[in-house]
Amino acid sequence: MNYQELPVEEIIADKTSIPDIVIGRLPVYLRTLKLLHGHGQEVTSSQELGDLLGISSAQIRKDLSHFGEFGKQGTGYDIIYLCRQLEEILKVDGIWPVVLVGAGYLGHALTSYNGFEQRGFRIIGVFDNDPKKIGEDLGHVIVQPSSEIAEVVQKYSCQIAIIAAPTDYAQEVANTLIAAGIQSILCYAPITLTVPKHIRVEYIDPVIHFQHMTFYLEKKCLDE
Amino acid sequence: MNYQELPVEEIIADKTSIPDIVIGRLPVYLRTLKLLHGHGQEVTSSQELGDLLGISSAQIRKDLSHFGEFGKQGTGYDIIYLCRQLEEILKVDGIWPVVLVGAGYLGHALTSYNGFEQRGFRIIGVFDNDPKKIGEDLGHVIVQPSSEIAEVVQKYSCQIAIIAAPTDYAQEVANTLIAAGIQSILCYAPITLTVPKHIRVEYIDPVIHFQHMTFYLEKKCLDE
DNA sequence: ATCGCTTTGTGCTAAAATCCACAATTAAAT
DNA sequence: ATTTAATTGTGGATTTTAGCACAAAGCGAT
Repeated sequence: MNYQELPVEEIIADKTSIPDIVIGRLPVYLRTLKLLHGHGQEVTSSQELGDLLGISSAQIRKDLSHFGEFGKQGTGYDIIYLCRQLEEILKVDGIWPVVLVGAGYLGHALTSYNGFEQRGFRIIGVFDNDPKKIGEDLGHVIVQPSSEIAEVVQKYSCQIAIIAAPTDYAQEVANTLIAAGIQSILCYAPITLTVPKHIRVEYIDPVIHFQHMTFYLEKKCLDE
Repeated sequence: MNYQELPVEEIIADKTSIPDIVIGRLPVYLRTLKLLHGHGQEVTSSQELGDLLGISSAQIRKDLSHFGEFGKQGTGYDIIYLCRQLEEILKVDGIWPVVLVGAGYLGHALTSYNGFEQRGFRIIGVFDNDPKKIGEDLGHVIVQPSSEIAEVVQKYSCQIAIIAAPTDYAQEVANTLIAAGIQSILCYAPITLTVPKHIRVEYIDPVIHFQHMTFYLEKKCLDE
């Protein structure tokens, strides 16, 4: 087999052979490269990228080496070329449909955010169970009842969902999404979901970050 | 020195001797313990906790062992007692004041979120530069101009800030916050901030999670 | 009192992640 | 053409993290 002629996704023989922690850094590299590109810069180095990100240049080079040789000795990396390669590796050279469950303040914020599309994602459906919210127009989508999740997920072959529902409903929502065919969930509810092991769940909970920070702070609270 | 008589924070001889990754898991343990407590459960085990979180029981025991012996052989852990201990270790047994910069959709969602207080945090000031937003009443706080950040931070001895401002202003906002005395920043802008090394920054960017997920998905995008 | 089951805390082993350091290569300057 | 400086990709050492497995201890049943 001639690897040179295959697209990046075919070169990666075995996804599981690449550490997940490496995959997790690639989006950060991509984000930073796009920022540099936006500033008009055309070339960068592992050293510069590392300085910007607070990590070692060796780590960046080794991470990239899992996927190919993208740089040029003495010069560094062509930003546009490396962006394209990373986008292909991460499969974000297209637009992925995403469904969102929960049309509260957070759901509104997510729906209004206009930074998704340029990075590969579009919210194509918003669902809620509250009759007061159903029918509400959020710009380019209208809130639908949760009972229609399966239909929309299947219509768009959607694999990604966001849970922005109250904690008490999060597990139930996850079950519904998984039954509908969703493969990956980004969960904003402060709870660890129980899911089959082929389903990937990532979590966003600001309080987890705060509580991590306070360990290192000198204690000075209110109320005491 | 008799360690038995000292509060937890004094027992931890050297914060840097405990891996940061361990500290990062404690808030997740705490969150889960509180969930079990909410269900009326009084005792749990490292096994049960590990199953709920998808990690090994040994890891949980070893993590906790950095701080003391909180369990009882044959029985497990008293949930209330372990919660208290974790809260003390993480210093979230009081309320920390937090300032928020950015009163857009995200800022509104954060301000309206009522899950902060019971986990140790309170947004005591919201700032924005947009004259249209200044003066807006967000329930228990009113949007103030960014020029007042320093005054409020100092008045409350506030050490924690959230940046929910547009990407283009995030670095500038961070500089202002740090100059005002902020020690830890939770940044929602999709950018890596440049800060002095004694300042801790954590990031929340949903797209980073999405792009991490898509690596493992079968590619089926819109538009193609 | 003893047995059988459970669970902790931990010494040690294994695995994973990070980092050093250098040959090879490129580009620019002289 | 040669020198100098920069930068990559990577073998291998080092450091960090996770996991195994077991003695010690607690509890409940008989």
